[in-house]
Amino acid sequence: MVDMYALIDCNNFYASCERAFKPILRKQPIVVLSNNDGCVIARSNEAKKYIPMGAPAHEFNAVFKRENIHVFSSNYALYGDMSNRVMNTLQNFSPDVEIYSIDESFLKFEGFEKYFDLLKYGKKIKTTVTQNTGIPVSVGLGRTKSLAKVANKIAKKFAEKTDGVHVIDSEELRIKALKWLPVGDVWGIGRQHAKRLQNLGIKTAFDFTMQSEDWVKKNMSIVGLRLHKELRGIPCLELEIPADKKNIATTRSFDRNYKDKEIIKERIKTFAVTCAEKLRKQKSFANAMMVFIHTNGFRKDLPQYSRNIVFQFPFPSNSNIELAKFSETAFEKIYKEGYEYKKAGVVVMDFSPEALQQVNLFENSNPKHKALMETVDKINNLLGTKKVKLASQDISITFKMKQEKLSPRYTTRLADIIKVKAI
DNA sequence: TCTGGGGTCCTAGGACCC
DNA sequence: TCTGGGGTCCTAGGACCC
Repeated sequence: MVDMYALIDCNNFYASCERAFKPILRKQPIVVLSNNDGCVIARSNEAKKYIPMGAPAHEFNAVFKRENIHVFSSNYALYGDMSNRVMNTLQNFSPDVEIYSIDESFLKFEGFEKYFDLLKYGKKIKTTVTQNTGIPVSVGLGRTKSLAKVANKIAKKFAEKTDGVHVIDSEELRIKALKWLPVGDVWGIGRQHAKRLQNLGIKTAFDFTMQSEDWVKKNMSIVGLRLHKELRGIPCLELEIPADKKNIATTRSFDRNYKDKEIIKERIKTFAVTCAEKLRKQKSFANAMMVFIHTNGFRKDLPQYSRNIVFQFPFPSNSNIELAKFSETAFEKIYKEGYEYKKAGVVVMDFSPEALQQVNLFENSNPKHKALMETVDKINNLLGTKKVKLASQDISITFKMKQEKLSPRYTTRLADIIKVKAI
């Protein structure tokens, strides 16, 4: 009995989310922009030939206009909710599901081939997800996660022929697939390795599998070796159980450059508060924090400055108040007058679970904060936005992201729900 | 004027200890 | 002229992912 893995991947996910509630956009070119409407992070198939991935939006305004491309600011409330709907649907097709990213899941099938035609089963998954959510998906199946990834690429690339579903279930199909796939497109082979491999004449995934294990181990570490085996049909990667995060970051580019120390300090403290909220969500306490600020690296005409600082807390904490205070202290140490800052961030790390908090003889997280933070979280959850802030998070300074093309939060905000009229 | 954000794992090398 | 050997822990940096 062999296990099979499936990779289900939403097609052009963010663009498809926007389209799901505006059917008029079907077949129309769509792009979705990053925070601050900075660059393109998702494109519908129709837009791909005009707009490269990561294109700076401001350089492509003329193209958007000329080609009638519909442009959206990113709407993560919508995408997150649509993702949940897709993933919930997938739970019905296997007891073993790994949510791999916002738009991808692995499913494991143990002994299914005895009872199911896997190609038919894959098609059933595809049509059910689309029916339930309006999101089109591609499905790839193989004996390992890496081969499922390869199959998925084929399903997507040759959608007309495969109908969006491809199964690699024989040696013949495996070799055919790997001979087709450029080595740089293999899951786990990035730009650096791809360049080196190509220089050595290793052009396809198949060429890669023909290298000796020793060579691969030596040049690409154990990670490369696992991949090498996986592509030959030997499973090395299991479905992963969701674990608590080990780092939590909140970082942003600003809508423009900022010189004023107080403004940047307020941003940093707000990032620290967001980190504290994320920490409480997974019931962790942080023991250390990294704070960084830097100027705009694209502006070669301006003086550049970039610095970060990592420091240990005197006691573990996930309190808004304490983390804001720590971040301020750190910021004071790295801020330098006279530069124009464009980006900053806070990363918390070195977590301990709430239950295991040690009692420090001298300094501890203020126990009163626990109840206070629970109340803050409750109110903010209820109201949907960050209504309760620290006094130092100056509400008079309005930091709006540039989001000129934001779609409604169709699924997560009552006021934005689509109204269906009975005729 | 305008160029994203958030993660993980692995390795090498230094510090430190016995 | 010689200057052990091994283990562990930590960190920085590199590579990758979406």
